[in-house]
Amino acid sequence: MTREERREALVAAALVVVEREGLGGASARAIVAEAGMPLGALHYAFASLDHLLAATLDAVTDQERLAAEAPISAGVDAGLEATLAAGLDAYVSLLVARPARELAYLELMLHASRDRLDLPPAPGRYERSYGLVAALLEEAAAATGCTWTTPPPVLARHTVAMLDGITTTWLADHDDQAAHASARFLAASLAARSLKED
Amino acid sequence: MTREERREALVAAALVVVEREGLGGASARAIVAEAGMPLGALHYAFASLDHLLAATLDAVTDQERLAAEAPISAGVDAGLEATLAAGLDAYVSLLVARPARELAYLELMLHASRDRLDLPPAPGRYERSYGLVAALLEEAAAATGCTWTTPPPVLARHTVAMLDGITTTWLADHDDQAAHASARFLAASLAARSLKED
DNA sequence: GCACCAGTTGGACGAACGTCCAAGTAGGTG
DNA sequence: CACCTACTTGGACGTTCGTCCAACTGGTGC
Repeated sequence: MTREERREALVAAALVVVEREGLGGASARAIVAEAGMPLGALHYAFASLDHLLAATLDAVTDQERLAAEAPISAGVDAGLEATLAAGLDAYVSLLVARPARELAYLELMLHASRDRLDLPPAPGRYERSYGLVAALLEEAAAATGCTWTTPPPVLARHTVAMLDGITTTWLADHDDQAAHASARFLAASLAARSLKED
Repeated sequence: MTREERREALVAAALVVVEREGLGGASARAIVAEAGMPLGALHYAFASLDHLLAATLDAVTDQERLAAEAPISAGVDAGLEATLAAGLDAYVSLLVARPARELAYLELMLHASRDRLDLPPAPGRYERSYGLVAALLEEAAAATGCTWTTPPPVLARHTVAMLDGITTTWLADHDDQAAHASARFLAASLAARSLKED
């Protein structure tokens, strides 16, 4: 097993542990046990536990929880707002069905953000999310014959923010209906920044 | 010193520690040291460390980080959207100036939410935030001669969600301008749910 | 077949953790 | 003054933590 394979396996195991037991339970021993590795393997693949957790955050950011939005399957007949609402609703449904994963993501993200509170911005980290969502927004507009009056990258950041907020809020109150309502509010607010082409 | 005073002092100390060192650094010893108390005082006032952290979350929810929105000082001449934007921008400015406090709040909230992942909703916890924001929305509408076309409590939850998301997103990318842009996006989206009275 | 080396392992180590409790203290009562 | 109650304390306990390292493994080159 190469070192890179070992790193990937540890990252996958770390994500499972954080999802199941929370960041507080993500100890070196718990993670290597999940990966079926001896304890020493961690410091052979990573300099420290914190390095592993940072790599785990990068991995989960990459594989993109927002990929759930991907199915922009509705066509021209549905309209832009309905198309957006369907995608955003899909994310909420995923959140309700598997909240531990979103919780794990947020825990990892907040943990990493503490180390850089006084540091300059690190644009690279969320850039990929914004780009992916921006592409989805453009795709949805194209599929419904609309154009954006605000640049998609700007709208993408608003979208990511609102989805994060929908997540934390649902985690606090477990109100499924309200979360879906917030998703539709976002869909309508985004659609207000578009024009129907003729 | 009564037990209640002791509890309050410990809660205040816990918040300071979480803000300074993060949830991971909020150990029993660190908190009692911050409070200037002996170690045993914690289990005299609280059943466990987790009970103290839960009480800390309740306290910070109560004292309401959203109180920063309070200054709805703009008048009729400014219009509803501008009034909302001013209040929301004030929150973003507070976030940028003192991110550790918002980070502490989110860490405490996520920590508490993990224990109730499989539990039924706990409406009480965020209810107060929603109510407070709803009152602010009504106040802003009244001050600018507008009426809401969507019930303020519903809009309030969307607002709290978006503010949470603006917070997590800024913590990830430290993009001040983008955070303010999201605040203005929210202000415009809310204002779209209002009518100017005549 | 022997030496060697990169890779791998599990136990050892000191520190820090949450919790508990026996001893100590202060203040009011007989 | 003696006593008792209620409160307060700091140390002790067993566990778990992250990290490190000496021993072990299987391979390859001589």
